[in-house]
Amino acid sequence: MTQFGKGCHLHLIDGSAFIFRAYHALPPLTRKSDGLPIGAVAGFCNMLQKYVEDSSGPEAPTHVAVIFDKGSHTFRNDLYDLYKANREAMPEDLRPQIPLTRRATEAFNIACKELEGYEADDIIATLACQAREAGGRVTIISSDKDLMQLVGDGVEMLDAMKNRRIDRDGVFEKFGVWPEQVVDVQALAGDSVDNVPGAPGIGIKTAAQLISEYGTLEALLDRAAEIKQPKRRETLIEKRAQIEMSKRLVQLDCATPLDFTLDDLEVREPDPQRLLTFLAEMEFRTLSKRIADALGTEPPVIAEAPQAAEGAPETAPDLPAIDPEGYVWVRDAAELAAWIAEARDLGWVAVDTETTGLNEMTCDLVGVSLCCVAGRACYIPLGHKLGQGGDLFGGGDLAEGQMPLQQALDLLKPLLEDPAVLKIGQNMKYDAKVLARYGIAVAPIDDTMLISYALHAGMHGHGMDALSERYLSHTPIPIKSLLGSGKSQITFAEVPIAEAVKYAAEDADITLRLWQVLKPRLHRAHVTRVYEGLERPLVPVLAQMEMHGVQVDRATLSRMSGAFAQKMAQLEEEIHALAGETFNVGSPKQLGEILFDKMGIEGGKKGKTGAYATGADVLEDLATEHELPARVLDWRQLSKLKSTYTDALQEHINPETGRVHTSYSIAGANTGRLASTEPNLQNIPVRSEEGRRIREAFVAPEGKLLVSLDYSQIELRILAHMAQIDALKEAFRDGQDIHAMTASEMFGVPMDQMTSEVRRRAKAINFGVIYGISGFGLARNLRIPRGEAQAFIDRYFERFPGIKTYMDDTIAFAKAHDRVETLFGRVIHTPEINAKGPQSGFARRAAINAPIQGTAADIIRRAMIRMPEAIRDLPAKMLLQVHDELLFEVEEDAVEPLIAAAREVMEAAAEPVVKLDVPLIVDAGQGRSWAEAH
DNA sequence: CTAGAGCGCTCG
DNA sequence: GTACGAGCGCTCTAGC
Repeated sequence: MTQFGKGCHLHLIDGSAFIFRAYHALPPLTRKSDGLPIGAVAGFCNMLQKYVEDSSGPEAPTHVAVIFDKGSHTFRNDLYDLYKANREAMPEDLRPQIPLTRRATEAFNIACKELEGYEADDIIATLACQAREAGGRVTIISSDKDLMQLVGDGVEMLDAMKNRRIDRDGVFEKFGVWPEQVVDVQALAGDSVDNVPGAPGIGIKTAAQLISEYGTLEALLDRAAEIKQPKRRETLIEKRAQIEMSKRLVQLDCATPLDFTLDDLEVREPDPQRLLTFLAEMEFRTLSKRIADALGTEPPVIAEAPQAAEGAPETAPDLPAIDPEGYVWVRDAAELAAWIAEARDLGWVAVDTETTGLNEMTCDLVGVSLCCVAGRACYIPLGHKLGQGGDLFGGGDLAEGQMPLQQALDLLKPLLEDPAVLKIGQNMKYDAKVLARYGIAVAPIDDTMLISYALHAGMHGHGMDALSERYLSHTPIPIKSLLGSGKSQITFAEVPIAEAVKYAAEDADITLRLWQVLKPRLHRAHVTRVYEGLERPLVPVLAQMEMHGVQVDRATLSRMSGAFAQKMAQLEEEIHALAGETFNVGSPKQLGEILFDKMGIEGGKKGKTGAYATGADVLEDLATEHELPARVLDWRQLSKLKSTYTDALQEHINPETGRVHTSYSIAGANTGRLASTEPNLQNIPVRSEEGRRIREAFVAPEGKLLVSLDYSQIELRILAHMAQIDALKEAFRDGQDIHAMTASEMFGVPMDQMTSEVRRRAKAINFGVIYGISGFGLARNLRIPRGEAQAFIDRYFERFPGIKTYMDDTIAFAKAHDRVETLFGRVIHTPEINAKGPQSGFARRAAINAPIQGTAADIIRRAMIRMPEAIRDLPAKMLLQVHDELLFEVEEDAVEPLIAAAREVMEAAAEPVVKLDVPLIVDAGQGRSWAEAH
């Protein structure tokens, strides 16, 4: 080994610049076998190979290293917290490639260096200074102008793409000043990319002119009073501190604490075996061949990976078995720090939280599990309690097995908020909400549940247990085996930590494996844009809405509940009297027996369980002849309102916030709709007068109002567009009454002579079409003979032939592909479409409905995702979504601007991806309560 | 005693 | 035997 010194030549390659250049130069290539994005890695390897080939001969380096950035926080952020605050987030498909470029560098047997908290530029500066002092030559391979300050005294830059060397004269040519003055020029001019402020109003040109005139920045600032231009003079005097700070930001650090020396960077011969193995793993066929030729060996054989059939069960290849015994119990800060470092290194980590309950708003954090590499996962217990006998830790002490909560949060927060580390979870909205209550804003995220949903909506469920069975052939430890069930159920805090480690860490391990299996499939299934544009961005939006909650007035509900109870008791007495005996009015079974057996009413029909049907439609028919069923209908309405709304809703008022916090499931409905649970706030009564009064309990706090905006006839508009029905499209463009227009067209009744009955029928048909109309269904809905209903449908198809075509085409597509799609590319699988028997009828109607309902769902999702930014400056909060309606809480004097801003977003939500042939119209209302606003 | 199916009703 | 998509409260029963 030669000591670095005179005669030595050091090459320093700016690795990050290579990566970005490679990424932007190539199309988004993916690895064939699994869809892993590898475009940047391919470009990076190409550039390295070209570098190796070009750097032989007399100018060959004796020492070389590729230098990378590491960590998002550097000493510059301590100087100025907005440093690089403008930079855009790393592209989604680039992040997983960063660690691969490190591996590529090592495969080429080139030293690969980085240092936590330092930019590559600082390491390059330090090495260049060291090499210069040792009397050697240095070539910096980069085109970054920030590095030009280092040029001179044997240090040169090389722009690898243009193959142009830059020496002192080159720098002067570019900047108009010498390298040692470059920092001063940059400090004055600032840099918008890195968000270096500089002196406002002074650009590169002026800065160079000033520096060459005064020599140095310090001289210029000291003599600023001499400047003739008044504006410039004032800026230099007033912004002196800002300019001096800018200088410290652009000045490279030549004394970074490196744990290696120049001698460690001596050029090494590549190891052909190692390099070619890596290239084969990346499945670079052309590059492998080229490099094998250059090395004088045979290229590796890369199997043509057969494209796995989409939807076929596919297990993760070559992963270690899932073994809960092998997981790690993290007990102290040092151990946790090691896991965090690994996550930082890789750029991703699977995260799972354990809590005392299922309600994110009220539960407590009990522990966190992490997993970066399949098979290696840990659990950090934080809130476990001692069990009876204090034997949770095999006789150990709680403090020895569990680190303090705040200490762990302080360590985890920077990781979980690090924009350079992807946090992977299963149903991340849950974990994000829990962590938000502990002051951690988790981002960026990936969610295996949502990936599965984007891929396979309609095909199967997306819970972790189901996904684990399906894709990993593994049954996770059932939570019940830890918590028990029923009234002897315990919380996770009471689970012995040794058991908790197995369960919790396994969840993180499984999540990571699912991510590795499912994420690459997004590209293959062409749903990356759906996932990244319609599913994932909704997580933070919904989390915010849910955490904010809606104010519900307990007293109003309580008063109504009392009134309902009184009326119900009265009705119950009447019903019992009419029946001649007491029975449970709430039991359909007992009611059926009273009506059809005891009272002998004709027409009782038994269902498959042998019980009489006593649904509202049946009772309504009977009510014309009999008193009892009429009273039961009244009783049922009150019973429903009382139990589901006035009573149950009160239980959901959060004692801390005094508000109701629903939870939206993003992957609940197959069509892309959201589903609201615990409580369901998407089915609060509105159709009946009595029911609507429930909405009087949904109120705005003092000084605020509720504002409701809803899409008018959005599904029919989408139908008009998708099925290309000119008459409907025109009617919507002209703002006509769409049902009346349909009736007029079908029955030949002029619009000005339209009766409500004719309009009602047309309306039923319009909705029927959206639901995949059938003669039977329409007949039942309109209570007309089936033949008559069929005649209406025939007439409808005749007047609007596009509808029939749309329906037939949709069915044909579904039969051919087992799926249908929305206008935005959302895929809804229809596995039963080719089945025999009655289920094919269900599947056919669902297939007709799904693109329409799903497109409407996509549109309001897009509006919701854009909404926070659009109303950012208004004192308003988005609270609820009810499929085609958004409910806001707004300060009284901001109602009009809120309506204007929200309406604009909603009406333009389809654009620019889809240009609808019909306008989207949004109606708005406002009031103290939801009853008034709707 | 508990879990789950079935019924019925609420919404878009 | 049938309108599409959801969630939830109540009753009743099967099974521990």
